[in-house]
Amino acid sequence: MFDLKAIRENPEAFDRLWAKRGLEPLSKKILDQDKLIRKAMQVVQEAEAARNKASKQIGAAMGKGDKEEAERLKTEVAGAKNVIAAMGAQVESEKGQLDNLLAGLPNVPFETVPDGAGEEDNVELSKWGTPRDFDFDVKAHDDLGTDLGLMDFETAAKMSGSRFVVLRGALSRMDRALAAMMLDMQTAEGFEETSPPFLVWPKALYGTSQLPKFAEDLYPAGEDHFLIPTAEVSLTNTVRESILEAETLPKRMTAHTPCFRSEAGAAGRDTKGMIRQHQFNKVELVTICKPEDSEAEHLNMLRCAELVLQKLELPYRVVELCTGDLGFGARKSFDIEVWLPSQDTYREISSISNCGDFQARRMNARYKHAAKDNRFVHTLNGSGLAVGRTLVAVLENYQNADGTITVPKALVSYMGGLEVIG
RNA sequence: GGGCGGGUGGCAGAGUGGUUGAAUGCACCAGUCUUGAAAACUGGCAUAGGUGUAAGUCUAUCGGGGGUUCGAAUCCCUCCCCGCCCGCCA
Repeated sequence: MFDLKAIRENPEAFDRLWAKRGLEPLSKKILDQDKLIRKAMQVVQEAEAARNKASKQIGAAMGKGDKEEAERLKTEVAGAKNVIAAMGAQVESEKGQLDNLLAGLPNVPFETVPDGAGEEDNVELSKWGTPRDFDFDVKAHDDLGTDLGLMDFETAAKMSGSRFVVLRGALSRMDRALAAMMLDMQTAEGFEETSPPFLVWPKALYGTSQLPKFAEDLYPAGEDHFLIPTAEVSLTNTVRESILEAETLPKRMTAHTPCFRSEAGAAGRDTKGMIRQHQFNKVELVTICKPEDSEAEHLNMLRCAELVLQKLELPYRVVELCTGDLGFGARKSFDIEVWLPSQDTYREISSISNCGDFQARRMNARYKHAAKDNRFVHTLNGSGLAVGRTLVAVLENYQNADGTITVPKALVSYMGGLEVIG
């Protein structure tokens, strides 16, 4: 959500930044609507003031036993009430329209975010590690897993359909091992391990801005809840509707949860293998901080996510997302892409975003900046990392000619000492 | 899932239809006193929004939403949350 005052003071800046996302100029429309609302509100409030005043006088008149005067005042109030009802309804309707418009608008990117239409225009910031030279034909992770008998898409399809998998034995263990290692690393970096709900109300999803615009990407659960598409929703909403003490910031949280996504818009993409599933595990990082700290925290989260890939010795690169690839709630995002030999390319394994006060406004999450000065916090989220995709990367990068998988050194202790799978 | 009892300012806790945005206590801030501190005393102390250069003023808010009424923290409906009892259950 946006600060109408800020738009009022600087409409050109908002229009320019929305334009970076390919949106029409909207400030005028927003401000005209706002003006309309405030004007109508003034009329309502004046009528309300008249009603309140007359009502008090009625009380006084009744006290004195002056029934005539009371009756006269009642007719006065009736007139005011007509105005309140009529104009009030108009205000509600105009406000609703403005809210709908604003709720559907993406966050404004930082000025520095590179312009671009899509993924291909993202800007590479750094590279780490060197893709390994294979002296045999590399297999894709799903072939490796299927051949080992430890990754079973057919069985999953029988009970749940496509985009699900059954992992068995050492691969199931590896999924747990990776998550455990990530949690150990992130908690060592000061992120508090958290076990949040996996089912949330719509208002929580509204707060982190998956709703109202992206309902079709979500799985409803029962009458009132949705399955979380990412732990970002649960972790970020831990501070909703609250005023935090400044000294409790920054709050850094991490959680290992399943994530559920309908992948409605992804028909035909990554249909094979574990890259894009309806359900996957992820270790999430969320930071709640003061506005002046958010850029530093953003870099810190990037560093923490990178550490996992370095520890696993998986080659990766970091890109900054261009305006065309930037998520709805983000002002600036880094993606970490891991090397996948079977695809001969880097694929996203983590996305780390600074949302500024966008989500905080939608959640009403503030902190005490000074006495009588409560300000919105900044929220950031990122994967640290996507467990399923990390498993994919380990399988592909650590595969051997005979189809076995060498367990990364860092993971051996988490795998109960197992050094080779298969 | 059923029944009963609750939800009031940072906290505790009054208030059951008429100057109650809300008593009182604690906490907090400022001042007086004091060498300093404590105590005592005095004053201040919610949020959001409209309007105004400002002082100010107006509106809304006593879990959320809706209703009754000239007037609602107080009455009604509904949802949420907390507590207790019963049922069910990993």
